[in-house]
Amino acid sequence: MTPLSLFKCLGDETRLFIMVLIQNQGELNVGELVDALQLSQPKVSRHLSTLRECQLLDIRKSGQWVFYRVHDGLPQWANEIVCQAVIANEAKLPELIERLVLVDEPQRKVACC
Amino acid sequence: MTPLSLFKCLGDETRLFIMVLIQNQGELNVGELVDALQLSQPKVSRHLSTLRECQLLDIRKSGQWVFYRVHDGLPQWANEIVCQAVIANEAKLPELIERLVLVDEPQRKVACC
DNA sequence: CTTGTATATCTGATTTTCCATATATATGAT
DNA sequence: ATCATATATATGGAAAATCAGATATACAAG
Repeated sequence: MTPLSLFKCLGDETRLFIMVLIQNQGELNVGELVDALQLSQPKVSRHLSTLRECQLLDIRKSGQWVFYRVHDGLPQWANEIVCQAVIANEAKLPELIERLVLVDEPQRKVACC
Repeated sequence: MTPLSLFKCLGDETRLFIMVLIQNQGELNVGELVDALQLSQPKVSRHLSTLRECQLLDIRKSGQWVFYRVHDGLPQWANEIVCQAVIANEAKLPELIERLVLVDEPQRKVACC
């Protein structure tokens, strides 16, 4: 993961919102993101896999679901930038969260900041 | 300037290096950037104008030169992100600075961080 | 007219999106 | 257990949109 690849990832509206939502919520599965962002499932899935490729996200499989979370081992500068992205998008968060319908998942990681 | 447009700008190698160099040096003109980055003048010029359009950079004209600097009124989150971009690229800075030949400009703004 | 900077046009490459379909896991009936 | 089906997620391939780069040229200041 390089600064350039991080900026490329966040330079797409869909991926930026995905990151903001996940960073804010801790852990979300594909369907939850589809509902919150009101985008097609293949589209969300594609962008999630891009974010995973550049090591911004990591997954945890649980039953029929795949939960995405921010990758543990992010360099500090990357973490800093992702956090600032959340801060800068604070205005748009409520609207997204409003549409969020969480499935029942006892082991869900919760937001940390 | 939105978070998205900032990330789009920094998601291009040329523009990222331009920002890193200018943030580090304070103020540079087009020719200086062309030398340091070893890129064609039209290429550098076009990316500079992109960075100016999204309000990341501002200019000061002095004689035959146009000096670019980081825009004064950057939102705090944007400043934070640009600074992290510099930190994350610290390894590449020396090589770029080495090729930098500054013209004589008494009123040049100097680096601040 | 010379030096420094900006833009226009064309071209090629990369990226995004959509649709259909594939896989994987879970559930229910027999 | 087996088969069929439902739900969740991923992927292949083609069309569409976007973007970057090269060259030539235009503009601006001295």
